[in-house]
Amino acid sequence: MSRNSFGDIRVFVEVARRGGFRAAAEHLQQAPATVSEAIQRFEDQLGVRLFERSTRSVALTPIGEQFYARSLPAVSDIEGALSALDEEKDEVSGTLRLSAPYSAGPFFLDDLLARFAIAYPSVAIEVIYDDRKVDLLTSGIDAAIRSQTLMAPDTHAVPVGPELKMAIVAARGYLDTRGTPQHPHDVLDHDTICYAFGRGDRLAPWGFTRANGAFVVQPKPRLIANDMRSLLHYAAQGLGLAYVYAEIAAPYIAKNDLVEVLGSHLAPMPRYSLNYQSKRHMTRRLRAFLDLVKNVSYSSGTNVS
Amino acid sequence: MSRNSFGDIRVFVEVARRGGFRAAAEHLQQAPATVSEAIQRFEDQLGVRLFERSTRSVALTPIGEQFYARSLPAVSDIEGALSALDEEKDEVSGTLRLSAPYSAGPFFLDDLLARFAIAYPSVAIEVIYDDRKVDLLTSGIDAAIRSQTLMAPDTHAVPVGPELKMAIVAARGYLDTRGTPQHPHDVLDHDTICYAFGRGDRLAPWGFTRANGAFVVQPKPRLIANDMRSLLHYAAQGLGLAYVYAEIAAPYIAKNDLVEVLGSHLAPMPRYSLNYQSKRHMTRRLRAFLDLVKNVSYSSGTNVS
DNA sequence: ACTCATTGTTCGTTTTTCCGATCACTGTGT
DNA sequence: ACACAGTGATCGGAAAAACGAACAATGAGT
Repeated sequence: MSRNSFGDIRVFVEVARRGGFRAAAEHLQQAPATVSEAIQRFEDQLGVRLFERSTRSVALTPIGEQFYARSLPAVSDIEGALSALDEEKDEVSGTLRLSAPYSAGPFFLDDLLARFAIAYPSVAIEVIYDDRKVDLLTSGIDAAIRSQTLMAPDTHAVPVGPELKMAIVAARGYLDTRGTPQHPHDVLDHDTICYAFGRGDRLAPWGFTRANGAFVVQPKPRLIANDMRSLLHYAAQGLGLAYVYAEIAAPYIAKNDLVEVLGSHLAPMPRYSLNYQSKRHMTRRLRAFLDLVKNVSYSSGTNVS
Repeated sequence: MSRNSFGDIRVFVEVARRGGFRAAAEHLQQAPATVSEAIQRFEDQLGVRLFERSTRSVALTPIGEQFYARSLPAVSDIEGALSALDEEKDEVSGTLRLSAPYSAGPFFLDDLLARFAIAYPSVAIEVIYDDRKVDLLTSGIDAAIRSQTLMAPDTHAVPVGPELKMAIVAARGYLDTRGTPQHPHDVLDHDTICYAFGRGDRLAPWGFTRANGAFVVQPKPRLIANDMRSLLHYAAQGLGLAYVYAEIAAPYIAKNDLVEVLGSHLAPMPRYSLNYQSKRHMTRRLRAFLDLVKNVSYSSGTNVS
């Protein structure tokens, strides 16, 4: 296929539709010479005459008639798709206002909002990082991300953010020396390697589950880092227990470089809730964001560094 | 709309379909840089991001998903139309062999065959000008144009060539001097202005009709020309009776520059018959020619010069 | 018959697109 | 942790397309 068959087909259809080169050129906002030359190149490349023409008129050949009949609906559909795109683009604009906990940003929300911003260049985004309760009715906030679903009138929630399994791992040598923890609180008696958010001012708590619910334990760490691969490295060197994403620990475990402990006691990282009011007339930007949230797939092994 | 939106849509659909720029480029037989730059220009022009991409992967944005869903069927249809065109072009080939009377060529057949040749560049055309009876079964002729329908087994006929009304006209002054002819044979007693085919070696007979059929009269002309407008000019100068197409005489009659005589006696120019055998497996080229013949409209005021 | 407005076409110049080579980045495999 | 294969992007030069101006031809109107 030549450089621009699709463009040529559009020109062809317009000439056939309007019965002349100059009328088509006007509609296409091109020079008449451009249309004439484009059709000539197209016919040469196809090895077929689509139009017969004299110095004052133009008509489709029989084969041109057939091609026109097949092309016109498709060209019309593409024109419709372009119009719909234009309408969609124009209507998704304004400012999207979100409230979210501090931890959500580096965890997944920054990436999510970057994707939304790319997809909808006409939308401005405001994120207020705040852990307090928010009243969606009066606050001017479009949606609030929290660890829990908000219980408020007309408020709906959808899960947002990745779901991650966690693991506690240690080197075999370390366990031989210090013993294997049997219960969650045992970790307090061990050297621990913890993940630190940002510049180390906030530590990730270790989440566990038991019959009557979930709870967290916050060990005093021997080592911290804001990159889970570093945590794995330290653990493999026998420096303690590390609380990390199960997915990135898996290769080490498979190689017996690390051993998982307390596996059945660990709670998966809970997904956040995106809480919003289900108004009759929801803004296009909020609806677009909800669509993105519902359909997004988080890349496996999300990097929270 | 930009210079090449349709071409860009085709590129866009291919990238989405194949999940990457390089794979799409390979299919489109373009350079990866070409695809990358085309998508960037397209997104800039639309004011919309269709893809999000990192240095190693690419995915549709939500708005890109919608646009893709709408565009893909249309792009597929256009690809199908192009394929069908290619097949049609390739299958209409070989040699079309016609037999026709001498008079048909300059009258309409030359123009008709020129249009067919333009529409189907891969078909060779052989015309044998011959007035004799032809046997379509044994002669190797695809179709025979004759004044009459051939009565032969499995032979069909369709009308071909324009249908034209004729008129005999003269200046009022001429008629005042020489009298108005009352019967067709009276024209033999008049100065006549006749149409000559080609270089004047063949004259057009004057056709009449009466109760028991049609007949022709061939006057000895005082003036001849191979352009009917010349014939009209001479008649208007009072030089005799002219036998011409009614359509081009009409303006002169309307202005009383010329007067029509023997109007009710004139036979319309009969349409020719295109005779062909209705075989089970008709060649594509013959079928294409029949399609052209059936659908062609002859330009009004056909110039037989 | 003649004039004129309008058509499609041509061609030299300008503008835009395509491409090869290279780069920066990333995910996979070891 | 590191090397490497493969990705999308960049950029200067080459190639192709678009255009303005002018031309030849034609049909309508007088």
